[in-house]
Amino acid sequence: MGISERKQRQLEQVRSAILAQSWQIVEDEGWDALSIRRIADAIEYSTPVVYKHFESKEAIRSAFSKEGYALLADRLHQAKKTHDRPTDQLMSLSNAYWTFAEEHPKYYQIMYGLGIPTCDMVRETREIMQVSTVFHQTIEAAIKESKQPDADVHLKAMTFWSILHGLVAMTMVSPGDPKTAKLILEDAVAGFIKALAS
Amino acid sequence: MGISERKQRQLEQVRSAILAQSWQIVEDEGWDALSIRRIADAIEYSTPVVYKHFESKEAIRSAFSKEGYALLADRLHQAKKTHDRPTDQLMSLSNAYWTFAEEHPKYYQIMYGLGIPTCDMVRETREIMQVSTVFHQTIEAAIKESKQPDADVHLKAMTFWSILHGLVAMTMVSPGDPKTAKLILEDAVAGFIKALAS
DNA sequence: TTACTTTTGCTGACAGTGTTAACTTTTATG
DNA sequence: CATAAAAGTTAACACTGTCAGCAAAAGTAA
Repeated sequence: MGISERKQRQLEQVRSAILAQSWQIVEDEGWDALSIRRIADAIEYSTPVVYKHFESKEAIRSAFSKEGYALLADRLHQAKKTHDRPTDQLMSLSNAYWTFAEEHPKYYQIMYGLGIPTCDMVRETREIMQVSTVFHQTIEAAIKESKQPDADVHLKAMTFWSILHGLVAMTMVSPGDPKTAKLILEDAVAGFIKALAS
Repeated sequence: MGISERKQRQLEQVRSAILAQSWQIVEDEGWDALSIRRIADAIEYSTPVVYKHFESKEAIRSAFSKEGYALLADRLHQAKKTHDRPTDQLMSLSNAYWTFAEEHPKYYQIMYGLGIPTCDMVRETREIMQVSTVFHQTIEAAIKESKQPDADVHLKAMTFWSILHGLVAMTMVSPGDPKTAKLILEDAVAGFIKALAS
């Protein structure tokens, strides 16, 4: 009796309208400009309708955070494919990471925005894991090929990730020349890879 | 006619009361809990009085950011003194940096909080520079003693800073075991120093 | 078709927020 | 003491997240 299917579809439509309009607001005016009332205005519904789909504003932010991690994971996977040697893959990963942050700063901002209650991040864990796994696997392979195969994978993976994030975050709070920023990134990653391989 | 001096003193008193009470609120309940009305309540004045001393809420945040950078710079200077060899100093600096972030997370959060309009940071530049300078000078000395004295100081200093910040930020958004976090830091910094010295 | 039920959506409110204009009280000076 | 200046207050504007309660529409059963 396809009637409830249609309802389901309409619900989905509203939900994705919320996300679409929210994203427009964020891209145009930044995260601070995003409010439930503005979303409601944009989708031409009243405010409580938004709460039918997202239990809070934080839930909307969380949804975008998940989206961001998924997108980043995808970019990383693609970047990894372009090379076979693990050390080259690491270089490629760092490039993709940087490019992602540069192209989607709004995503990066919620993904790593400080002040997020850590418990709320549980729902995003799946997507974060996808990113984490790419790093772990590549690092693991790199370690196996290196001259010190007993190095701690988790430790090295976190170090790698931290270096990447550190640079992205630094250039976001005090943006200088993007080219020098990328130079710094390459320098840091090269140093890391060298320390890993030798 | 010490009368205007007394007034000046009273003004200063209110100003520091604002800062003191604000800090209490932040330490107790986090940055989100800080509002002009709550500050006014705490200092037992009406809200516009707060605006006599700070032109906006952002100005109060900025003041704490400056304080944070000044405190960090102090800690870094003290840490540097404990060693003579530049490479040892770098290790000491990274330790001090980490300890600062661990002991004063509320400071670190405004200092590096994302989403801050970059123009508002101009007023904090002096204090940021003090931190930046410690890094630059130590790195410069380390480079001079190294086997590649033509390395770019600015680039290496930024790399160093980014590594430190990356790790602090990562453990703040997804806090794991602090001990492993510190291990990661030491691993990363050791790698950096090695790459620099060799 | 009518009566009933469920879903859907809206209005309006509560308790907050940053910020400021206009007013009152206090204080210092001629 | 009157007057001018400084200090401090109230009350408002335009917002915010969130939700209880009500009206309207849609689906179901007789």
